[in-house]
Amino acid sequence: MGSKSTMRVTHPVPELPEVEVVRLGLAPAVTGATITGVEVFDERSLKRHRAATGDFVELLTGSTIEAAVRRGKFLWFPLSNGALPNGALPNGALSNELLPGGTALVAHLGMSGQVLLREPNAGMDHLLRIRLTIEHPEHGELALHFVDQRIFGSMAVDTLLPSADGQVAGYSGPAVVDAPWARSIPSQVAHIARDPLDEAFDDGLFLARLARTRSGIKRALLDQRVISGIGNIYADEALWGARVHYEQPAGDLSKRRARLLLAEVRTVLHKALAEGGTSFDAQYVNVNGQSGYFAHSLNAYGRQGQPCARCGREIRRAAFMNRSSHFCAYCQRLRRPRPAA
DNA sequence: TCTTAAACCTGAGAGC
DNA sequence: TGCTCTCAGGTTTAAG
Repeated sequence: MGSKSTMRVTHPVPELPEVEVVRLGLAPAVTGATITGVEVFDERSLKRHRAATGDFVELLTGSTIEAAVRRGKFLWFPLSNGALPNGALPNGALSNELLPGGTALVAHLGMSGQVLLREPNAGMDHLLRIRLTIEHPEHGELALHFVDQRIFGSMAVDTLLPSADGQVAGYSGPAVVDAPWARSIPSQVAHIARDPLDEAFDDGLFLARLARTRSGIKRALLDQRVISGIGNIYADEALWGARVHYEQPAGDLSKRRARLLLAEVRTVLHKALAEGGTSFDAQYVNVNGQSGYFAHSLNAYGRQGQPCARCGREIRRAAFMNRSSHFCAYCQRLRRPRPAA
């Protein structure tokens, strides 16, 4: 079994850099486009869509996409001028534009989701779950294919709420921060913390949250209510970079080391973003079906049995939260907290 | 309130 | 060749 697991090709999941690459690829093609057709091939990909909001297909058909927005690993597309089920909205309004916060198409890629831009008459992609046909004023007709092997991802139409801090809710590019939807967030994303690349991310708030957390630091990094956008790969990479053991109680980290770790998180995410995300195979690709290159830059994740790039000792893999942690047992040692002065 | 574990889910690779 | 087993992990929910 051990040899089996080390021989196996791992499948990276979409984390912040991969989702941002998808958002960047989609934004020019979908912004200003009208949804002319919606086909749902697997209802399980609508598991986050609440029936009370209305019928998924009817809510989307005829709507115009205002932008592509991201917070952490969540993507959403604010909508206007929606065609409404039976011509009515819950509050009796005549269009989505008249709803207080409006609505948005929310997408989460889960572990294996992809959003692919296709020609309108392209054939069915393998594992295609949802297909949107859009009409863009400049680019003409296009198709968005939501492909997902394990169906941990989903799409949903959700209502927009004002962001809790009144700031711009997510990243949608530098030029559209004053749009009506900019300070609104889908209700199902509202509990997700800002990601560390977000200008409104509050370092002090994050460090204070870590200081009062008793659980291990990796568990805290993976908790999207504490900091969003980090998954198993980049948690392992940032912890390796900061020389912190994954089970180190978060509250035991010194302020200095916690700041170092946050800086390392940002470094890893920026670098991965610059390299187009992490791909080992076709499980993660951009909207054109192309792979990223960050897998070549990994220092810990997936490198069990190989020498640590820093000290030369063997990278280890350990079971952690129904997944794996990859670390250098020499560089990343569990540290006892300093006794209180 | 905080922490932890379980459930969801399925294609693909390895072993026989 | 074909069957069986194992593996990957983000999010939500329930339980402690």
